Amino acid sequence: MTTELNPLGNHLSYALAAAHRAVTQLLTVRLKKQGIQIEAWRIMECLDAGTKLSMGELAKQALLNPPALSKLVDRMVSNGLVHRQIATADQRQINLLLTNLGRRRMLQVRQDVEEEDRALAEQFDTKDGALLMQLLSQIS
Amino acid sequence: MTTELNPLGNHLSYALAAAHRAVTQLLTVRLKKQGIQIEAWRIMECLDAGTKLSMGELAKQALLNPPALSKLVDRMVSNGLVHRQIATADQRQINLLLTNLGRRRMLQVRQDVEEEDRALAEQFDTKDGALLMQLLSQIS
DNA sequence: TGAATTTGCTTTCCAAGTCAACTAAATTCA
DNA sequence: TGAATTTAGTTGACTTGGAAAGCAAATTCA
Repeated sequence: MTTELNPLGNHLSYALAAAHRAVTQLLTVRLKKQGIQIEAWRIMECLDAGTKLSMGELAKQALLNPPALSKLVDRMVSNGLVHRQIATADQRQINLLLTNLGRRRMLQVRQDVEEEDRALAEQFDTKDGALLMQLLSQIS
Repeated sequence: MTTELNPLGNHLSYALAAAHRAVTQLLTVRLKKQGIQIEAWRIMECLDAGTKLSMGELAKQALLNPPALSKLVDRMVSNGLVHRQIATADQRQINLLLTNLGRRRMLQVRQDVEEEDRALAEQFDTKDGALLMQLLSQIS
């Protein structure tokens, strides 16, 4: 017998939202102590990976809509974490680059994120973390 | 060999955010045609379930912070979907009630959400949808 | 009892996000 | 070529969300 208190409990989309909210809240609190936003960290990780990314590509990878990315990048520029560079091939495109400060900050923040991710993975039996990840990445 | 293009791909928290974003976007588009917000639908489902809920309980179930709930409820009241009722036992508490219009609108929206949820479940092999849900609800 | 504290919800102020319009560069094709 | 279209990114007006303060009812306990 299933005693379902919350009428939303049957919806996969709700379970996803609830899990996302829980994880995001924890991570947000932790990164706030570093004075940084989750999305800003994502951007910095993407930039650190090497391949030059346009704003459009970056928006997809960092899970932001273009206007939100533009504005967040404005803030990051004024905090000295990144700077814009006009792409040579296509003058409309922007290549975003990490500053030295940005790289240092990213490495600090990465510690926190990985610790949080480890704590999250510990909520699962051995193989289940990987399984969850695999299932999640099947979506859309 | 794993060719990982996106440096964030190893993080469970990122996989969760990406999946959540994809699902939310689809659902948002669909509900926007009905002129309603996902959170408003959640609230209405909770209210329809019978047990009288305080704003605090509702906030938890609908995955909203109290101020966000207060404001959304303001809008829903002015759209005639719900109304506030001061609880008799504790005069500080609010019991939110669905109006008839609210109930009708909820039933319409429910169709859409369930259709969307069905489409989502179809992205998985038979048992995997339930498995994913089970894993997600283990979180926090 | 009644002062002090806690609890439930809302409000205020500000930061951040969305949609749609805009600018400018690149591409298409007549 | 050059006018028309498409693409990349940003901006502006508006809406929404969050943190912290505020208000009022309930509870605690001296």
